Amino acid sequence: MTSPQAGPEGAPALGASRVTGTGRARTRAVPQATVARLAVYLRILGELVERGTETASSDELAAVCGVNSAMLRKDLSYVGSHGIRGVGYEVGPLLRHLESALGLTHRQPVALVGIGNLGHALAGYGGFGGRGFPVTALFDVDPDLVGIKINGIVVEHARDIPQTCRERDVTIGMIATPAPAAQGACDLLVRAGVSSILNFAPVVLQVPEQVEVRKVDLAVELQILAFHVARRHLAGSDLSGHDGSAQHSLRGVRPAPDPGRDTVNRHAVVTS
Amino acid sequence: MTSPQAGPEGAPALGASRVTGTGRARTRAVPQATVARLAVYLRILGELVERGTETASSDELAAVCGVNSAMLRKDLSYVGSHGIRGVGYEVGPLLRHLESALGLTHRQPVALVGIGNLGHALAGYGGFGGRGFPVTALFDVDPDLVGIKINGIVVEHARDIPQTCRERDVTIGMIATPAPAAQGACDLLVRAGVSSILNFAPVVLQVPEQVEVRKVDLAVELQILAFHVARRHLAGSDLSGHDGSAQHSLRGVRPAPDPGRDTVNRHAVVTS
DNA sequence: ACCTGTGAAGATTTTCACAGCA
DNA sequence: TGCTGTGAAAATCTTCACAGGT
Repeated sequence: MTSPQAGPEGAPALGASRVTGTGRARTRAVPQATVARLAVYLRILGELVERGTETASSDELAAVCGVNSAMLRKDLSYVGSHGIRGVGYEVGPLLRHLESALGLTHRQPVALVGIGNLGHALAGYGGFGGRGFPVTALFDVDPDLVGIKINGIVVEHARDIPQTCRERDVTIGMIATPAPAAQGACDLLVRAGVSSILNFAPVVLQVPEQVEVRKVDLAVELQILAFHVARRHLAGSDLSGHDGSAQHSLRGVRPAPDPGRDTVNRHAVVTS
Repeated sequence: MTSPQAGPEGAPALGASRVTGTGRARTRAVPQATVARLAVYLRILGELVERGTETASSDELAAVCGVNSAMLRKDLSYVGSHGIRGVGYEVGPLLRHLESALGLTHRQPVALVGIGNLGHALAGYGGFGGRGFPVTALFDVDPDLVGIKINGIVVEHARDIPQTCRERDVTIGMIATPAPAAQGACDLLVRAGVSSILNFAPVVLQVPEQVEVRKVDLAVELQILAFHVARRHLAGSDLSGHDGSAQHSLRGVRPAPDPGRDTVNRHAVVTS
């Protein structure tokens, strides 16, 4: 599985449409792989807007996003065609169109359970709010943590998850607890009515089917990479010192290398 | 894309085999999606071993891993069949077999570039070493960070990446820098001979084709979940309070709910 | 009787390649 | 002439369903 760049994958469908596969189909099916890529296109478009770029062809966008241009066009076609033949796409309008297609028109309050090592980093990262996902509630069970403030948010006891999440209209939950506590945290979030969960704990969560869970497992990512390392060893040593990327253009944005093989996962937002 | 549980995806092939898709095929192709799932099976098997479980059928394992039993059997068949008809799989031997199939027989020293918010959390997380991925080198460009120690490892200046990584036989690099610095960090890692990179920065990295990059982009994950939330809204309100998971068995390990739709990404290892 | 290993069928996803509009 | 939008072909990945051991 390699698309833009390997990572997690899968995703639901959009608008009144449905995602290919699960559930009864109705309007139009948007492949899950497509939804994941649309999120990537969205970010790239945002960067282009900041750069002042007004239009871009599918070839240019695809190069920057690391995908095949035909795939990018097909992906965009699932949410309606807005390109101009012979010209390309208008960056700004396309950006807004994708935002509404992906349901990013409203802010989605996020709750974070587990304020340990990673949880602290996630809570302290300011990038979520800027992207429409304000971290609105923090939970843990450690008495030393309950009560402290991080970025202005008070850490509450996990037992208050149901009530607090409902009060603050939390729609997305993130679990960064130790593995043994993850299912319990998940159950509480579900009871709070949260239907989308991003799970960082190395556990396969049990949830009712209407709940969507996405998992980020760093150990698994490393193992996949380790497999790659092992495979290269068997293949024979490499040759060059490296750097074979051909500078491309589009106002300084470097194009992506080979499209990929995997299907969905993408980049990270928690930077330094 | 939903398999065990949605997340990033894609992965290379194993042993003398190759991954479906990219490259010239030789021995046998192991689907990238399969490699990602094998890593999950591996973790679950480890848990079962700790529990003292000696054998498990594909149905039991599949339930715990959140996949279809036929898929689990087929996945295992790609690395050689070691099950016992009428009985199931011997947990211990299968675990060891998968470890060698995934190339996890050696430790893979990891280098981390970017000791900011997330980087600190990753550097402080002790779970990597236990899983065979000791964080062996830390880098940043901030004078206030260079020189400090985290878990016994001294943070070095990023300019030393090539030399230090070679000295310590780093095979995997993790990038947790701010987006603008990611490509530079990547170039240095590549120059150091690192062929596998886990990228947390929201950028599509440009790398020579022999380098494998996996991306973890939290913003994209949240957007995918947001899409799910939006879709549910259009569909109609939910009904129950929740918790529809049917307790299953296999010594306390709860089975997984509906298999998924996405294809690759998986769980996280950085817990509280 | 139970459970694995798999060919074959079915679903999805990706890539081709080209008609058609600007 | 350039580039989008897409039907159709190709490639992948999943699920079926059953032959074959134990």
